Amino acid sequence: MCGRVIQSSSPKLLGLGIVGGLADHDTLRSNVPPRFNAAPGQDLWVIRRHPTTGEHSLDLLRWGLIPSWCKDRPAPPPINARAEMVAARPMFRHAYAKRRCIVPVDGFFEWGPGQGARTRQPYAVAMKEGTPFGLGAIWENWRDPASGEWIRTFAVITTPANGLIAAIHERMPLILDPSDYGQWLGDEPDPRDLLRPFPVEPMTLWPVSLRVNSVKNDDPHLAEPLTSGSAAGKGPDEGFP
DNA sequence: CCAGACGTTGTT
DNA sequence: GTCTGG
DNA sequence: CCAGACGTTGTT
DNA sequence: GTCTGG
Repeated sequence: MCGRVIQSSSPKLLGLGIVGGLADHDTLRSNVPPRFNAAPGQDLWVIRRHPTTGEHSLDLLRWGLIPSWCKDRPAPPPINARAEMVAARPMFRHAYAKRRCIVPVDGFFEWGPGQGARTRQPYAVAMKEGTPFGLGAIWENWRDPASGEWIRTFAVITTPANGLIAAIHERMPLILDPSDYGQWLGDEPDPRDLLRPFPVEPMTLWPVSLRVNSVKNDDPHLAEPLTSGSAAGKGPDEGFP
């Protein structure tokens, strides 16, 4: 599954590096700090395509999907939607048909078994080259009856784990091939060809400190292995550029 | 018909 | 155990 | 996803 | 909104 992500690159790189043709509006310059350990319930950068103009936009949406028909805020809202079911479930299918989006990330975290019987060990997952990549997601617009405020939310689609991640976990987020970004954001109502695990070869994974367990500790050290050369001397990071 | 759920994950 | 907050 | 709280009363 | 269970 996917319950924590890294968005440490600049919004401009996250947007333009992932998909071209972004609308050059204020969100690209807004002063949002990098996120090294972003959690559900928080506002993250999401790329969407305007249905009529075709312009791409990069905006902050809240992680945790609230369907528009919800009377009250669900607790907790779904943060993931299974690729095998997203086109069929009443809760997801309209968003899947009409409101697909991309979450641009530098990496994400998965938890595997730890040393103790009931312990878990976090791992960071990223591209070997350290480049940002895009997660397939769906989004919704919801009006909070308490405040009258419109809230935009999203959920990350999950697939079975590929060979790399299967060693620690059964599921992984849907990672889109860059050549498929256009189709994913486009008008094709059911791009189910894209709902498959990403190939192992460009990816890498390494155990990280338990510091990652605390979302308050959203510190740059967690991203150091993503920067070329900085993994030296970090022990289990051997093999990472 | 109305009422109530609508999701995923991990763990036991 | 279960819910909330990040 | 994990971490941390989980409560009431009366008084300012 | 739409589906399921009673």
